[in-house]
Amino acid sequence: MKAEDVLKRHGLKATKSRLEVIRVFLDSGGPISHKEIIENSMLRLDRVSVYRIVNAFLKKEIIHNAYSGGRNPLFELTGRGGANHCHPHFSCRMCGKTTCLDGVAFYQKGQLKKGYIAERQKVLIEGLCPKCR
Amino acid sequence: MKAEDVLKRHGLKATKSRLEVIRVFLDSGGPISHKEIIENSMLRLDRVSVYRIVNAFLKKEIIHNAYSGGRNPLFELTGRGGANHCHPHFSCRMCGKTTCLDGVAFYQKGQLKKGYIAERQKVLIEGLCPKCR
DNA sequence: TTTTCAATTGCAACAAAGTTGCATTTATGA
DNA sequence: TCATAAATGCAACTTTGTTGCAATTGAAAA
Ligand SMILES: [Mn+2]
Ligand SMILES: [Mn+2]
Ligand SMILES: [Zn+2]
Ligand SMILES: [Zn+2]
Repeated sequence: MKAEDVLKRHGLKATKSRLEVIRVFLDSGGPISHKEIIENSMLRLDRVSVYRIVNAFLKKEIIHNAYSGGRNPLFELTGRGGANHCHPHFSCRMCGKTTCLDGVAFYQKGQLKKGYIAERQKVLIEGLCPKCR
Repeated sequence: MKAEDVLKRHGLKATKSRLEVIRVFLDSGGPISHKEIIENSMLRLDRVSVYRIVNAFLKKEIIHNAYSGGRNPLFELTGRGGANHCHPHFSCRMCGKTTCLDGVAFYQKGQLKKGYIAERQKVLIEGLCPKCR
């Protein structure tokens, strides 16, 4: 499906900026930060607009927070290549790079105390990537 | 073991500020932020000093980042009540409160690509707490 | 196509979070 | 007690994120 249609289907205007942000996401090999969106964009995007675009996309679940474990949030397209919002990530403690992992780590019901409702889980494996080992 | 000895064993001076930060951690029911350390302290702690104390404790692994999923990092004592740095947490999407979960979630070796070395994992369950459901 | 108008953007100003340099204070061991 | 390295507090700064508002623009109606 075309990016323009994705936006329209969510009631968002298909602006140049938004289409470019989606292009940057599609182009990226993993979760990216606000700053990386700006740096990898061909358009000159205002910082504030990027924050607003990211927030709009989050609300519609076009993207989701990948929970990097680092100081800045990382985002990725939801549903891309089977990427739901519950897949695990790997973060290298040397180079700081975060990548997607295949498969689904499962939540164990037995661990939750009574009264709590689990809706989703975030799993992060920390360690060393092939380059840094 | 006394807090003073813990500090000295790591080669850190047992200052009033550091002992107070440890007291705040022991007093807390779960992972806490920089701001919460300051707010729950009986002493008047400078913001900068708290950042430096937290960083020193992190380096010595006296505390660790609990991977809250929220915008600010949360920290907790390492090894407290069997709390190693690999236990899962629960975060309520309504009230934002983060609590520790019992048990250990397992990392599945099969998911890691060749060349990657896993050292630890962070697991966060998101949902609703008993108060907010 | 042209007009219209709410949605979106960019800018300025602000707020919150985190860092750095340096002078002063303090814990520790001699 | 004294000397000294480590730690603290303060000021200034950077980075990250938010808000108000005027100008622009996409989309739908005329
Ligand atoms: Mn991913
Ligand atoms: Mn915990
Ligand atoms: Zn690496
Ligand atoms: Zn709650």
